[in-house]
Amino acid sequence: MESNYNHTNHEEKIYKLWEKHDAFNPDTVKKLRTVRSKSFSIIMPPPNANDPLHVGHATFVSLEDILIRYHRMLGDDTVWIPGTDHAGIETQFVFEKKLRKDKKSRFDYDSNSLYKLIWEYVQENSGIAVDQIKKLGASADWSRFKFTLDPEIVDEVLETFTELHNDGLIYRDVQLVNYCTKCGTSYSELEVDKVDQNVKLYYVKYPLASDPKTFITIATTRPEPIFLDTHIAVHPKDKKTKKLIGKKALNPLTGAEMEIIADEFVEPEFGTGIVKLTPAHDFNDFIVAKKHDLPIIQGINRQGKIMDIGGKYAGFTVLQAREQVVKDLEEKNLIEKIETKYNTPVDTCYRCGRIIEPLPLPQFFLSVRHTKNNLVEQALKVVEDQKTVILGAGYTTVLNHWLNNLRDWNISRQIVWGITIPVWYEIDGNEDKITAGFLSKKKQYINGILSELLKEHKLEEIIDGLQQITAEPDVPYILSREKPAKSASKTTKNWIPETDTFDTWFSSAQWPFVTLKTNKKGDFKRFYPTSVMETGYDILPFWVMRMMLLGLYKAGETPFAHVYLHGLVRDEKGQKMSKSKGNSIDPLEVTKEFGTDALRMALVIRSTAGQDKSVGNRDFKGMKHLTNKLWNAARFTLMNKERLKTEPIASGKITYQKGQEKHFKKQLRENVENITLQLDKLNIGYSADMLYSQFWHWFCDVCIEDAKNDGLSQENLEQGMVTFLKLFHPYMPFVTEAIWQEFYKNDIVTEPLLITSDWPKTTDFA
RNA sequence: GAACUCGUAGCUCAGUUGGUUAGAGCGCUACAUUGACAUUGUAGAGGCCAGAGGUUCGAGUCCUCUCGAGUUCACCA
Repeated sequence: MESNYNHTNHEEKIYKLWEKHDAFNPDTVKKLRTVRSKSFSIIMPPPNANDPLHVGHATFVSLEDILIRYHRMLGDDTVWIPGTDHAGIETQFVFEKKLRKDKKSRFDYDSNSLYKLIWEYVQENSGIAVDQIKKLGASADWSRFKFTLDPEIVDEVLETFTELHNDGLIYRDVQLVNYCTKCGTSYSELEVDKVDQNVKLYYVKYPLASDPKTFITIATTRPEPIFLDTHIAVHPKDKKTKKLIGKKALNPLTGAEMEIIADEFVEPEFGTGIVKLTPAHDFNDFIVAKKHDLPIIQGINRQGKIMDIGGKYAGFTVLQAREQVVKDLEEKNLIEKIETKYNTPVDTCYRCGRIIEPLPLPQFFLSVRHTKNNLVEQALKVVEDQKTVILGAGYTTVLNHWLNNLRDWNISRQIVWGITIPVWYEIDGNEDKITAGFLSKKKQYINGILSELLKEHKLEEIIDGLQQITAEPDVPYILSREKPAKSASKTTKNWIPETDTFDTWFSSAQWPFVTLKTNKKGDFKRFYPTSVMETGYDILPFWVMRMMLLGLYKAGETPFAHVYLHGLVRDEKGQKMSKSKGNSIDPLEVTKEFGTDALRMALVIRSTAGQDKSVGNRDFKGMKHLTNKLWNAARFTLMNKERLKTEPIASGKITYQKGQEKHFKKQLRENVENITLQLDKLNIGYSADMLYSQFWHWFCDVCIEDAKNDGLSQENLEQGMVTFLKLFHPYMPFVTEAIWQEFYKNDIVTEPLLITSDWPKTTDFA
């Protein structure tokens, strides 16, 4: 053995050795060692297919690989299923950026062509993530690899959609949705960031209809859609405004009469205690409008511009319109005052930072509290009954909070990169209720109501060049992936397909069961529910919670017994890593310089679930020293063996005693017990810490020193070293396996591979 | 406004159901060393475990409050 461990000489070779033996595949492992029927399974959180890895990926790979390797060695039927995610909005966003560089936009393509382009783009990069995960030592079963857009996965996802729809849990309705006019899609509540901003609060005077010289004043941050407003609200019990209820005021822009109604949502203390209602563009107003059956009139379109209904303001952007409206009101002397330092959280797009425009859109929603199948209730129960245990400081409470406040999930996205919602709308008789945008044969973008479009264009031409359609909620549709057969309906012969795709999370939420169902026969029964879901705490509501909802729906059982939430990786000073700060760590650079084992151990040692962890070069360096320490302890074991051949124990110098052996074995056993216990409890960081100090400060500093003076027998030395190799293997797989191969050559061990060897048992130290 | 988390050595963090002199890595000081390893060893300095109460035979660990830091959710026209 070389006197120092050089990771570059070993890592690739060792990974190939494991792959040669197919040691990651549970079906092969059964042939390599004894395996019990008890299973252990982890579904890998699929990284974006086209993204290079960051240090967060290295964290999850390390933690999950530790558990997987440990359980494989225990003899559990162990599988780790890898995959990648198409990451709808993220990927399309990146791709559109690329298009812009070429001076193009998504509107230059019909949906199908754009989808194909993105597909090719993702294919180009799809190998990167996988290669990098392998470099990190992941012992995942690559023969079971899945991509979220694999045909068999898509089949399953669509099947779930159909079932949900048939059970009434999916419905189509016009709701106010969070719409980003720049990204051109709606979002769920989770994709919206609240950002504190200083905005202006305008106090607008409304004349009373009965006495136009008397005014009531209403405070608003959004004067621009006033022309749409038909109603005003006050709190029913507010003494100041009670007398207004039932009276009428005049719209300061249009002069139309507006009824004043009462609703408890009004906060008497805020502003003047009087609110104008703009149901089509404000979430609260929308709810109130539904309750009181008020008209919901849209005045802002998906481009963020005022629609024709806005008369003189038509075509203005929201901000332009605001300016103009305020100017007009000022001219009429209807602005009482403008408060300029009003600080309020504004909804912004998590992706581009634009202000979110609430728009009424017909969308598909998943009912999370359906009377016949209340998914939220089931999820809460699973947590309460500890069928799913959340590890990570306080996150059980957080999850419960999310569940208790969850709204129906908007699963429609107006983007191309994803799974198209399998719906076709009936055309005949509904031509006026469907709008479509498409690229004509002459590659011109044409947009309008279908009845008009069909006068100039054939339906085939429209469908061929289709970019987006919107059908009113009462347009009948059927679920179908392909164009429905003519016999599918009595009322129509012509169909037009939905262009919206599913929220990426809708397919990710099904990941545990779709990966198992579409893999080898019996996998679902064998590995579901999975043992541990390991992921970052930041995607608890996005992913973990939703996997529980759909897992419970589809499989009737929680998808995972434990959720291990890891924290963020921070830099040496404990600061968040970011590209702009330039303090982010490229895991592959670390791997090159210090070795994969060092990276893994540094990320894991003394980490705690749910708690952020700060790492830097000082940690990588320290852990690189550990790999060398292991290597050299092993080297000593071999050299000592040689020494004893020429320098027999019978030299008379022996201080070795029976009592010492007993003590040694007892300590070794205790180490095994402690580390095993901590691993079983998923205290991974603590177990790593214990292992480190026991190995370095007990085994190396005490036992090896004893062995030098013949105070410890070679037999015990070897047993100790072999035991520590096994204990270390999940954490630092490369150096331990490399040493194991040396030991195998030198007849210290008999099993050819460490990865499939037996975890130490208490009975080994009798 | 609410919830959650954290406050332990110079820095970054562990501390398993409360149990003897509180630990690690990095840093620091002194010394050692040609035979596993300088990617080392030995010894050492450095902590009223944020503060105040309480429970207990016993509290870094459990409870209450205060102060400080962070994260998230909700804040409404």
